[in-house]
Amino acid sequence: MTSKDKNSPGRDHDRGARVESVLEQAETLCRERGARLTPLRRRVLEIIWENHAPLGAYDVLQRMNAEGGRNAPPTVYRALDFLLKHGLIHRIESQKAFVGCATPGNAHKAQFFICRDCGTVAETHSVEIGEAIEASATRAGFLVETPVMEISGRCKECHDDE
Amino acid sequence: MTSKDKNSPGRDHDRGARVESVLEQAETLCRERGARLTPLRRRVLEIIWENHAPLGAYDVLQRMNAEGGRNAPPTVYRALDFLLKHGLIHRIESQKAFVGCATPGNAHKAQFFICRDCGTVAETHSVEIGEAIEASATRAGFLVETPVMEISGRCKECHDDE
DNA sequence: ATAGTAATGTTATAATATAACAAATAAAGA
DNA sequence: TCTTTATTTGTTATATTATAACATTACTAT
Repeated sequence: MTSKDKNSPGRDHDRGARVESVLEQAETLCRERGARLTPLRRRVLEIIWENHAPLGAYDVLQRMNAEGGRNAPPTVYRALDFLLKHGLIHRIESQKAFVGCATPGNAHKAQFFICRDCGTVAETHSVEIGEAIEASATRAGFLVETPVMEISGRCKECHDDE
Repeated sequence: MTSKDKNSPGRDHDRGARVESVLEQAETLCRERGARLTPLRRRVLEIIWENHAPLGAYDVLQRMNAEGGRNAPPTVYRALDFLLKHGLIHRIESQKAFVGCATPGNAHKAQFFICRDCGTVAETHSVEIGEAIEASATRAGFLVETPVMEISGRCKECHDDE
């Protein structure tokens, strides 16, 4: 390792502020849609965004109950379902974990670049990838609905760190 | 529905023969590598190929024990691990299930087109998709290792069936 | 033959996820 | 406002997926 620890605040100094802005955006989005971002759901979204890497449902649960709560799994899963339905979070299938959506409100087909070292996920919306998938699909007469694109590897920082 | 039921033999009349050929290929491949395709592992591979759609680990277990076996989960998971390691099967992350590899022996980055209706999985190896991902990754300084590409939607047959 | 390695058997349990129903709370109409 | 209805949350139990740990068996190579 060179100068900074992986996962250190140095790599994401303004998380607090960013989380606040994300939550406000979520509030607005839900208000517009007549969806209720209740304190519970809001807290789950906050917990997910507070972490630099995807969080499992039971990790979320632990964090909720760390503050003295007595929540059970269904409570968390229901909140996660709500957030998924409204595109505020994504589920990373290959990790059984959840991550905040970088561009909520846009129905989009995203790719996730997941660093196997520091765990950080970068969300992209490459037209090129989308088109390549569509081309492949069309050739086979396949109708694309829900692409899961999760590219595991090493991010710039962790790769450079060698 | 028009003429044939989904999942009917009509759509895959020669599965028996195909499975046989796949198993022979697997035998050869393992022999070349000095890996042991034991009866148990061979049987798991066979069970997976016998099904038209991906099978969960416990589905495999059930089929093994249907014949009077008394196998426990670790037995199946170990066989699955072996088959994964040698590229004879793939794990479909979005379904927690396993499917036979269409081109065993080739270290390859594959895409899976999964029909949400009949469950059938088509494996492709699109250079175009691969390059699009590499391009995206390179732009971000990301080093691709293990892409998970699972495109859910509807296959030609099921889409036509409407 | 036998020592070493690999594979399988066995029991228990961890980790992830959902079903089902009860209670509380918010929203919408009288 | 009151009250009815729908939504959300609480709670208990359980389903589903996956692995740890250690014993036993069966191969492999001397």
